[in-house]
Amino acid sequence: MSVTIVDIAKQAGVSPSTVSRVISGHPKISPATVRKVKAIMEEMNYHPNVMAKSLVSKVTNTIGILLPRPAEELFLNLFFSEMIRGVVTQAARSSYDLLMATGTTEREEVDAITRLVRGRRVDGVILLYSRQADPVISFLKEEKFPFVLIGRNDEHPDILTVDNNNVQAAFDVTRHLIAQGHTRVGFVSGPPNLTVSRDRLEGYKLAMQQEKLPVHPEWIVEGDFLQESGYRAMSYIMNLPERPTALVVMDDLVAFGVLGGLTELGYKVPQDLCLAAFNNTPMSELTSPPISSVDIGIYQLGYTASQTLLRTVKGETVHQNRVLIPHRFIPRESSLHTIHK
Amino acid sequence: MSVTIVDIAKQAGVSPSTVSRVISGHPKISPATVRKVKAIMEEMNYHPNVMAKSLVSKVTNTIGILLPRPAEELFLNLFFSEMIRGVVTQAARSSYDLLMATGTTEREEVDAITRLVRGRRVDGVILLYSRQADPVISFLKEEKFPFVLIGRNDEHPDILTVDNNNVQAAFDVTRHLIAQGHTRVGFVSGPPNLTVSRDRLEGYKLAMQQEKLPVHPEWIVEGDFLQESGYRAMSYIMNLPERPTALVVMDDLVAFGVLGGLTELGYKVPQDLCLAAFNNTPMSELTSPPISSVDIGIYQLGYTASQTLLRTVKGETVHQNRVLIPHRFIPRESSLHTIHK
DNA sequence: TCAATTAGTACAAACGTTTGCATTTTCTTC
DNA sequence: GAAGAAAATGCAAACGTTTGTACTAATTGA
Repeated sequence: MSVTIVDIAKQAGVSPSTVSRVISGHPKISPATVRKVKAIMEEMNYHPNVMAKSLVSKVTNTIGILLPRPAEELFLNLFFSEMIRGVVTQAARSSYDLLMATGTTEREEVDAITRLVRGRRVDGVILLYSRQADPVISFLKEEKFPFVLIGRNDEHPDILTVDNNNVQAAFDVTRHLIAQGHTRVGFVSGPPNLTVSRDRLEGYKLAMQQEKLPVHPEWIVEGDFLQESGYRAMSYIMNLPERPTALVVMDDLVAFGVLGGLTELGYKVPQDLCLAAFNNTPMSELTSPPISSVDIGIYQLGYTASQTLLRTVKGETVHQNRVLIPHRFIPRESSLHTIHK
Repeated sequence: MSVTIVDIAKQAGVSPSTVSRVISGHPKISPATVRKVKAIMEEMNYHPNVMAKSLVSKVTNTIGILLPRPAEELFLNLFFSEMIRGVVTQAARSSYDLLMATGTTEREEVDAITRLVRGRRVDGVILLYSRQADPVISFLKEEKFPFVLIGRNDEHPDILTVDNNNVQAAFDVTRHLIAQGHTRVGFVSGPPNLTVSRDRLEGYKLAMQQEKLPVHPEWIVEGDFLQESGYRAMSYIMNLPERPTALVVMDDLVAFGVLGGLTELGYKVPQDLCLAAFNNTPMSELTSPPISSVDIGIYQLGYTASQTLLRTVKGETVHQNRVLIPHRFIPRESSLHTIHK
């Protein structure tokens, strides 16, 4: 059926091993043989069987990527597509393929990764975001399997990570609002088990403290990465007796939810409430008003993670195990409103 | 290093073949043996080597998915993430993994697919959208390799497809606008080599003709699936001496571009121009005004495609080779404005 | 001219499974 | 209790590569 290396060998009148060496560019095969074998491969339309190759060489030329767990939902956020795009692009550049793993529960996630790793299906793994107490990380570390985490995990300071300085980013955003005269600034956080949520919350608090502004616990609301949570946060915030005049929001899509709710209730942004968010997904400039957001270089995060992973997989030693991708705050209309005392 | 089937066999005092049969649930292995072997597998933390397994069984439990070519851009449209989500979810349900292939040129695309297919890396392939004269389709057909096309291709009426009735959908949208008194309806199309573009254009024309309305060629503008093209289309349309009062747009994101441009120029939607689009991506209800759109069941398309593919891969004969996913027009504010003569 | 190198190639084992067939063990039945 | 059938398991080949080692032929140096 399928043409194999021995078919080529027979046709060319050489041994299979010679053909194999031609393919892998072995130095001491005579130019004449190389030419002949290559011609025949071309002619017979030969393509190596990847499985057989991997079986003996222990290399798969594939990297695994663990999709966000509640795949049902987070996928709706452009954030992850953009990140995956970065990974795909870089991987393709080294002709690595990408294998997606997914699971709906933490258990299933570990199972999926286990299948990939123990089944020797991939050479390395990329984790798209960082939770505290992540069993996947523990597993990969235990197996000594190459992986890169996009994000950071305090329990494992030694692993390879690609991250932003989220504390600084949140600090910047908050200061931007304070600089316009806001003294009551609220914060819509992400799930508290995500490192990124904690970091940003910390940056926010730091900025408030530095400016000697009070941080009211009721101004801090927990959300996730979906629009609805923004809507909910909004209703809660706007019903507070002494409500904030500005809001820092963990993600654009959530800010969207806030914005939609406000518009629905007849509030004006930024006059009635200033809004600044993170991630700068393409939609943040499509709303009216456009939403101020921190560009964290999502694509870059994915791209760099893939690059770092491939380097370690290929045995190059990576000198710094924690790469930081720079962020940049992009002010837009949603946060441009000066408060006068 | 890695524990193999023979390690298990030794430990259990049986032959490797018995272990293999335990794994695959062979009927005539004694319950006692099954129990013992399973216990030892558990204890020794055994996971089968997927490569070795695939090499002999010729089955990979993996399906390939060809990402949209100008991956750089189309990925920015939530459309594809949503579709992939459908595919992933269904595939995971049958514990199939997903391998992503991509290429920046048509040539690279064919190469990528060839690698997957000839290298026996996947059991089947899903193509996310349909172009005319697609060499990938020709290749897969020639190889008699299982694949499912999301969309339709007139040159290959016999292949497995999952599609919408796009002619009907465009017909519905156009009629919706006409019903509100519009007589000058324009159309922002997609790339003309995509079947979906042609179908929708046809449906639009059909509706116009049925209502005895003129179809002015200058009211038909070509775009792609990105926001910018909407912006461009808008500038062109609004500068026409006799411009349309309503616009049917191939995709939400493009309609976004139109909307943004209009707002920028001080036009009001729907008063100055009515807008209706396709695909009903989550963002269509986030704009102001929200955009009327046809829900084509993107997730369903992906899910069903995966399901269909897995059926054929497993040898079940699929009785209908062309599955249609129902669509539903969702009117929103952007198209709700009645014209009085 | 002959030994010593070197260049080029072939042999065969290995990778970790699956599976058709042979073999052994256990169970029926008379 | 023996013969035959049925159930359970083992043997060995095969899948398509890679790679260490051995071999042959050509080249070199004295």
